[in-house]
Amino acid sequence: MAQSFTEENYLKHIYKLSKKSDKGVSTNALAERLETKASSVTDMIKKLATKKLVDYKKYQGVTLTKKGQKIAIDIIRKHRLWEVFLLEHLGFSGEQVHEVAEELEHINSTELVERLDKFLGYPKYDPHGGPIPDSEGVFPEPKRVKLDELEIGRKTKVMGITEHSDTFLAHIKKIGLDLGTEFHLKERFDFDRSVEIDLNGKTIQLSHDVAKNIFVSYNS
Amino acid sequence: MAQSFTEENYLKHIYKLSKKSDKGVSTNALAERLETKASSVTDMIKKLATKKLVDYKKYQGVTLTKKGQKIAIDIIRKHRLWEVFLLEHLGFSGEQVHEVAEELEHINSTELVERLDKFLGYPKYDPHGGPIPDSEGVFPEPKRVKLDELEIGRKTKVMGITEHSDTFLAHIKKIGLDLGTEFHLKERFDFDRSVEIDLNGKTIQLSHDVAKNIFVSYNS
DNA sequence: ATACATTTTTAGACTTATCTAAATTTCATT
DNA sequence: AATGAAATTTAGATAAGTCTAAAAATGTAT
Repeated sequence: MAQSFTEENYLKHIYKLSKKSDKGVSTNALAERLETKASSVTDMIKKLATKKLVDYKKYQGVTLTKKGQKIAIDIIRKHRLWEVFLLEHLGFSGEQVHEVAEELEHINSTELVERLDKFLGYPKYDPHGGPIPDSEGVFPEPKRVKLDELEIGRKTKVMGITEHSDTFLAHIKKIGLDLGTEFHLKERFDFDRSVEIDLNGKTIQLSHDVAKNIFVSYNS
Repeated sequence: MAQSFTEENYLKHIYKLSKKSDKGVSTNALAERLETKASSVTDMIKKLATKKLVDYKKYQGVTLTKKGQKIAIDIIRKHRLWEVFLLEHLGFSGEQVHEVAEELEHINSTELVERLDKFLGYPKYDPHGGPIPDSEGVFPEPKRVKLDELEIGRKTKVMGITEHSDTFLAHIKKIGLDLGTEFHLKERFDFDRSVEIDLNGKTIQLSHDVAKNIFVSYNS
């Protein structure tokens, strides 16, 4: 049973919102996310419920069924694979990527996705650090955290950033924290949660605002 | 003014069908191509006419306006660029390509198309020999040779003749090789350099004296 | 030129996804 | 527990694209 572009978007956003709490996703939250009206959301939820893609009880919010979840994860997989392609191979930068990937994620061809995955070298994370589920819907083990949560003393590597403003990009560029850069975390100061890192022998201070927007990964 | 997926498909097929003759494209022909009903086609044509994308007079068929043609050519550009990508980079083969490209051609992002074009090395032809228009909608110049130098197997088109005697004109007229006629070159016999062509399913022999006086063009 | 067949258009209905406005349910506070 | 506010659902309407069936225009053959 094929889903429409719109249905897929609902499923994807229900999935993402449901990660934020254990309860069902509220109609209003979905409406805001999808930039539509609550009444439209109610209509669509009913439709998805008859298709057994969501569980729904009036006034109680929605949750995805196994079937619905698989579809949602599949869309996330496609989205992130396309992002890797756009950023690493087409040289896209920052903002535009997301918009284009939002469209590409709805192209339905298993063949295409599997070949793209292979072409990209079976990446496990997208350039923002988002984990890419495999074709079974299984996410890779998360051995990555944001720099503001990393254990002191760790040797680590920049895997992505969660802030894409020009000023931020300029800032980390100046510091030298490009994608893939390795460094180690020397200290964290409790009073402002700023951190001190060692990058190729240079000691650098980073504010919490910077640290919280940098994804890093570490081995074992 | 943005077009829907459906509108774009209509424009693309009007473009392709209009290449087959000088007259406007008939409602029935479009309906067959788009696997829909004639009445639906009439409805859509009216809509496209109000958007100034086609010229339409009742019972007279449709033609594209400049605006409509630009959109149609743009879709063909995208389709063929994606085909190059799918075949050359993702290792797709034959049949599946077309189906996937049919979807990808409707992704609307100038940025994406231009970057893809660059990534692919600004190809002028797709793997089937289809010419790829540039971002201005201009098709590459087809290559011209004399028929006695054409590569075996080529699909080609009569572009001119270099002999203008009455007997020669009468001869090619009888064979049916008028200006613009398309055919393909099946074989060339070394002993007398005569050639065998396929013209609308008919197999025809041409002597070297004839072949050397016919200019043909081909893509890629 | 008339009559029949084919093509095209019109009229009215259906589906999907959306909206506004009104009704209903739930929540939070007293 | 009552009540007002917020969230949610219902009812009815709209726009896009499609359909069927019937009407109108065009083309063709004698």
